[in-house]
Amino acid sequence: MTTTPIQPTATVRELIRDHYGVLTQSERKFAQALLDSYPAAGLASITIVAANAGVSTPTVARMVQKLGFKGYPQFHQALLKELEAKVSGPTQRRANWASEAPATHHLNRFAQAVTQNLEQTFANIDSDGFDQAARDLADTSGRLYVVGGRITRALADYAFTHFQAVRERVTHMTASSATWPHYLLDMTEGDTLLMFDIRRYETNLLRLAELATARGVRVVLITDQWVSPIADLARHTFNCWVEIPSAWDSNVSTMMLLEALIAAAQEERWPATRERYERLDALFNATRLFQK
Amino acid sequence: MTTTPIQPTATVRELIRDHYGVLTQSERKFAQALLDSYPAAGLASITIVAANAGVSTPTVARMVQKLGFKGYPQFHQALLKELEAKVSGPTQRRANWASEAPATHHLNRFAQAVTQNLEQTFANIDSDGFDQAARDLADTSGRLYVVGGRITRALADYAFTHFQAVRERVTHMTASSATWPHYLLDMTEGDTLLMFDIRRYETNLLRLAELATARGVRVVLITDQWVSPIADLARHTFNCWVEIPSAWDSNVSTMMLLEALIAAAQEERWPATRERYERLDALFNATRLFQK
DNA sequence: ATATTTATGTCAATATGTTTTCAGGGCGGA
DNA sequence: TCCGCCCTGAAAACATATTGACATAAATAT
Repeated sequence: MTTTPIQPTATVRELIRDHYGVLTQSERKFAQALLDSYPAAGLASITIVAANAGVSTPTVARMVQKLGFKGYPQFHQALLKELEAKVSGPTQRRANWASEAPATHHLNRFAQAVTQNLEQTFANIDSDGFDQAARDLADTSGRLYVVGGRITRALADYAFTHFQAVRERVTHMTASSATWPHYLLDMTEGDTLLMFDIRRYETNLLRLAELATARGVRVVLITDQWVSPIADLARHTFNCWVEIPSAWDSNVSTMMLLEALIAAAQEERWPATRERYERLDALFNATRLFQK
Repeated sequence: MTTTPIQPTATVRELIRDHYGVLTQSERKFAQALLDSYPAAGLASITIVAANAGVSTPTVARMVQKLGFKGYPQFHQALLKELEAKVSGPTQRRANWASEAPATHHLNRFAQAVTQNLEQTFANIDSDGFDQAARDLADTSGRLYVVGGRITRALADYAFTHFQAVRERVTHMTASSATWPHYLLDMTEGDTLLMFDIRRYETNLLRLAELATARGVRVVLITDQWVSPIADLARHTFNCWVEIPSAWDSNVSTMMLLEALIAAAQEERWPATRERYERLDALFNATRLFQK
């Protein structure tokens, strides 16, 4: 009997090596097959795994017990855990930011939540869709309208300020929905509407999206992880993870996505934008002279 | 109406995103749970996985069929394949943001810059100063004024919206400096002024800071890594790292810091804030009734 | 307010996966 | 060559996972 006090952290690979001496011929055959394409060869059901290695199921079952597992399911789990750890490795390292604040400080919990949100948000961006959306936002053959909700109004404003520097023909639709019909009146096919809709989703915005798409306007939607109903109408939808330990939702990830889109749109029409920036700068300098 | 010809290479994550519209409420619940700890939350048996997400097994089964899998086992397999591919794929993906975007894609460079900015910003926060600033911002014995510059106006607006929910006596000083004297008129000792000043620093804001501090107002300054001249006058200064690969500065870290401050201020006066939130909510519901 | 549709969970059946039992067979030793 | 041990896989027994049918609950429209 093998009284092998294996550390709980031992990998299956190590377990096999340590127990290789007590394995029988066909058990070794399976062990080799597993090590050959590790850990893929151990991830399916015992039946399949055994067949692939050219041995019988009882052989596998007996072997994993020799390795110290109660049964095949436990062995299977162990392999999965290893695989997972391998993938999630670097992420966890970054979770603890370098700061003198104690780990329990509000700031740390906050930072961790924000990091997660950014990761999730980023992982859910479809890069092709992103590129297309950037192209739509940069397309000056049509107008660009920007609109936000109660909270996201500020983001829409930010978007407006920057897009105005990137391109001409940009309009910020103010939050007061009473004035929206005026804008709608002039919307035509080829125009783009950048919308922000974070929960709690606003009926006004949905109506606006309906009317705009009916007029052939392309909608680019920035929403949260629970997805605004506008998504059904939008040409491009981006989901931002927004949960933080507080009574309201974070817009850090929203901001990141927005800035990424602005940056991409800027790149899209670089020579023109560069010229705009220079002219804008000159104008600011002129204004500054007045103030002095 | 799911005639969605998904490429065979689509990840489960993408499948979820693409089919999110047709998912029901509890299916979404499971989808979120899966995305939350992806792909770990999908690797066990359907029974366990469903229980962890707080839904029934048929819900999960129905969902994976909506995603285009024949049954749960196929879904399970697909997740495994992904995980495997990730491990065996390009060794040590440096960027380690889990995204399908190629490493050279704009998005990846952007994400990396933002991450660095957040780290730097966070590392430079003095947690005691942070706590004090939060207390100042939450102190309702004086008024709270918020002001920003040309670009940061949007952030000031965001701050205003949230602080208004947290406490009473908040004022957003609009960007037009012509109106500032009116506000200055009423500022007294014990008031707090939250200022945003990112390069290029605005002379207007410096003048405002001078006049305000002369009246005994506490200034909380949010600036960039190169530090606005207002810092000399401010009681608390926070530096945000803002450089990204673009012609302008990023405000993602600024946003994070701002939100952290709001969250801390909220905590500072929790019972009162909670009551405010509830009243605000009730008011919104009342408004919503009008719209229907 | 009521009817209809849709979504959800409980339960049962079916299928699949896992373990145990057991008989045949290879191999070394006498 | 024969005996006995242990290895091995077939197949049965068992456990668990998966799916489908149905009833109830929720949402929506009338």
